[in-house]
Amino acid sequence: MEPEAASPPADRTQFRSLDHALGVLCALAEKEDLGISELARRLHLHKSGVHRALRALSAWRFVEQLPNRRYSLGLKVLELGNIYRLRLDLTRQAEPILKQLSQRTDANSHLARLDQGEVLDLLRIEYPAPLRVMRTPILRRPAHCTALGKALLAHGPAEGVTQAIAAGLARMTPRTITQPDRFLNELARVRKAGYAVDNEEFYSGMRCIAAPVFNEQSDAVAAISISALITHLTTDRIQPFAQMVLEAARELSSHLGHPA
Amino acid sequence: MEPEAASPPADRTQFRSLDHALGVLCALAEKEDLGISELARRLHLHKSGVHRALRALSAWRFVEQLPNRRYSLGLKVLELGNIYRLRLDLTRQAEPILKQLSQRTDANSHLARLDQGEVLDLLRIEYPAPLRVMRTPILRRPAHCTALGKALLAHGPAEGVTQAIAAGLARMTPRTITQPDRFLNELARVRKAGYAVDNEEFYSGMRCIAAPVFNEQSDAVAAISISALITHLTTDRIQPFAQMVLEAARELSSHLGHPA
DNA sequence: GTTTTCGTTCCAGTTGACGGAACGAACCGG
DNA sequence: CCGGTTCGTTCCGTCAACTGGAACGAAAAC
Repeated sequence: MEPEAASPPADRTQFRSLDHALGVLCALAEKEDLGISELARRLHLHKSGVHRALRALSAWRFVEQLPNRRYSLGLKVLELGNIYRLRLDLTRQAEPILKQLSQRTDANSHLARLDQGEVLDLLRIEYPAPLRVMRTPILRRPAHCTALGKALLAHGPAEGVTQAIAAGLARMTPRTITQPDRFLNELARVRKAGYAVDNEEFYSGMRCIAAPVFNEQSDAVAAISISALITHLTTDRIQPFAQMVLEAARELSSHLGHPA
Repeated sequence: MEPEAASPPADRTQFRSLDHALGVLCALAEKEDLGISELARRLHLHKSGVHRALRALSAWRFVEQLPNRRYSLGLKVLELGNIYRLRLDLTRQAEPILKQLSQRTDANSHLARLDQGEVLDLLRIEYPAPLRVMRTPILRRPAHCTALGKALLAHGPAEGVTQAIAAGLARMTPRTITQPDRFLNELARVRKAGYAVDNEEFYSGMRCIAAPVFNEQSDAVAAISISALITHLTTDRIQPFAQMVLEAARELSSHLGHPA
């Protein structure tokens, strides 16, 4: 009962060795502190090939070898990630806005966008305490059962919605919306209200509120959300908090040049 | 007069194709919005090889192709960087401390560590305004002429110092310390004071103050600094601000388990 | 309009990656 | 304390696949 395989995005790039190496790198992103044998098992590769890839990757510091002789992501990925983040206006402008939003609502806040049909966190503010639930934080989630995903799908191109439905609205909790027609109704409601709510649809006990962020061309390039336990983000707080999320999203949109 | 070449960390990893691809990725980190021909020129490779590497890299979303047909870093590097940062206690604990330090001193603050003889920013707080001087921010700097580097070298293993001197104390400004004996004296003074000052030794008009951060085993694993224009970080403010930097560094050290 | 430079594709030669097997070291359970 | 297993690492022959030309249309520069 092994965790099995990493992520073949679209096999056969006709560049085997590079595909293998990038697969190794992504596998180390999914789980840290992995040995060569386990990596080879997950990726269906051979130990020697994985070893050679890791040797090159560690020479460039994309991975580092722990004293356990096991491997983990290296400093280079942090360096490149920081460069990407600082180059992107979106994340730079978003940081103080998210910070304030977290302070006002006493909740975690996120900036995310769609990537390959999933919601990918670009920035996350942990508040009040950086409570560490798990060792490897979840930065990528399904779109159909998260406030962020619903906000983005509702205000994005229709093909994103059809893809999400085609991919199957996987049930995550008893409250996950899994019927296509109910999902379309939900998106219509999100579009009307301007914000989306996730009522324990992804993780039981957790509630989220999200609103889309628009760029100059009025594309929904990202979304802002807050997330908290239902004991804190109670039903009577949904309305006022949603207004704060909307306000934050509007402020960021205007920074990006969104007209009015 | 081309910018010329990227960064061969230690050629001949005996994995040519992977080395080329990683070189391409790092070149895109140094400068964004590069075309295939320019990449090939910088890395002394052939267009077709660079093209193939970019095809695989973009399939995995490590790079993305701009509408200009040029290439840039992709979302995947941000995702991996965020994973690395959230896994590392150091950066998680440091963020609120840096934030407070920036607020108290009205200056930018940094968390950095040594990587391959250079200072590499792990975290940076831009304060008060995220003033954008240049498009691609400098996250990697020489150790010998920065407060962070001197703090880390002074409290780290002696071999780091000899390496720095052997690499040549390159002159960056008129105030850069370039003589080995004077540099050793400076490090001794840093060790004695507990903090390091960079008086326009890296960038004219800029002053920095840094103090080391120790882990459980009392290794100087990182350093905290503030940086500002000399018009703001005036000579009479060095003493009080240094105390605040020291306090921040001590707080982070204790969070890491450093005894007393 | 002309010329250069770009990104992309194709192809043959040969380099260098693949995938076994083998080695010593670390780790396990007894 | 000591077999037995599993680990990370190295070596090597084979042949898949990467390299590095040349060639193409398209875009940009002159």
